[in-house]
Amino acid sequence: MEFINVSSSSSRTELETRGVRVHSHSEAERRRRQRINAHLATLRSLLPSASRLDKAALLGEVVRQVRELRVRAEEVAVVVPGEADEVGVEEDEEAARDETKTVGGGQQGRMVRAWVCCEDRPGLMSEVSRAVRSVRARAVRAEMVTVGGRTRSLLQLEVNEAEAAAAAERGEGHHSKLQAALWAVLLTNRHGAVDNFSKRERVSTRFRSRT
Amino acid sequence: MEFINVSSSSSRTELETRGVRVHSHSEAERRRRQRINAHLATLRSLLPSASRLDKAALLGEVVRQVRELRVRAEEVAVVVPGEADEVGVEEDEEAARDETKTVGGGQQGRMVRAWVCCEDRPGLMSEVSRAVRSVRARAVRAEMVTVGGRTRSLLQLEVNEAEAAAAAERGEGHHSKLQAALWAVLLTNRHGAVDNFSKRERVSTRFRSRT
DNA sequence: TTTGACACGTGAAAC
DNA sequence: TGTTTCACGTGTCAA
Repeated sequence: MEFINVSSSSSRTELETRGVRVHSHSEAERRRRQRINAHLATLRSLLPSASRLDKAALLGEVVRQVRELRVRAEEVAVVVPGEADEVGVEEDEEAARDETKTVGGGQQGRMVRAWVCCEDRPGLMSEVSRAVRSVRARAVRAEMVTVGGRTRSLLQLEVNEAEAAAAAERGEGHHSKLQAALWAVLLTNRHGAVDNFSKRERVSTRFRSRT
Repeated sequence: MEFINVSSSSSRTELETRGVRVHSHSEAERRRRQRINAHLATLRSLLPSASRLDKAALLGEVVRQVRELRVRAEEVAVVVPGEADEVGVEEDEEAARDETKTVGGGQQGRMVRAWVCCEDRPGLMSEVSRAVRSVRARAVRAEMVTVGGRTRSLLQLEVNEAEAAAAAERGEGHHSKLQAALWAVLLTNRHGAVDNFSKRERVSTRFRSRT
């Protein structure tokens, strides 16, 4: 099937110039299309499940996968120790409510959630434990994750109400003392026993890649 | 710019019929386009970084994200305890090689990698430890991950060479005895202290969603 | 035959 | 301005 260009409204007088321009235009569009399709092909190869699928269906599958991977990675980021050293302290309203509800009064003190993320080392937990005791807090629950030499510890603490009030009167925040104590743990012996742990790190990497 | 169809090879005689066909065709194509573009828009909204981007560039970004999330999820799947109970034992050639290389002989026994994935419970590790000792093995290294009440333990063990040989003579595999002992740990007290742990699981979920 | 998917060239609009 | 991106209608091939 052929077409004849009948349009006479062209403001361009020289036919050759126009011919070149049109050619360039169509070619540019062609390049654009092939860029898009290249990425589409990459996605096809990336999703083994969605090979030999409609272009639209492929994109739908991509959407599905991105959503799924996104939530999974999000859950993980929360739970797995990261590369950066980190200390956090915040009140745990929900746990405090549960506690007061089950027992009846506010006598047990405020509930606090604290976490530490750093390089693992022998004795780390006892140091953290000492830091907790140093602010007259008691660990109600603890959760630890250690991966490849990095540790994240999550502590649910009950702090002495009187102690917290006294700290508040002295102008200190409820949590700043605990936070400082935990930072002190992190900054202590940061380069201690490095040899042991560099070796452990290697082994751990092996584990990860082969299991 | 307009076109006149000069081709006379059309087998269609009735112009009206052809007209509706053409119209239906273009409309179908339009629907197809809008299906694709809808998914593209979804991807745009899904990737906050790639808003207001070229269509091709958007797809490029999608490819990048999928690759990144894919490897992250893969790493995670290896390391985070899954929902299914699991026991594994296999020889660790690399560790064995390192060990023999650093010390010089094969006198330390074979290196074995064992792992257990199950519901966490008090005393679990000592039971695992007892299982390890029951096959005359010694834990050289251990890595634990506990998330939301599920635990995965990874043990690098040194098994007594003589013991392994004796087991082999009795027709037992090197690892089957250890594997059985670990399964026994998993199957013991499976429903013990459930109340404590259902509560713990709830708290853990809270942690995960709010930290 | 019809229906759907794809690539193409083009006009228009966005800088 | 011209370069680039997008939507559109169309031809074509395949089921």
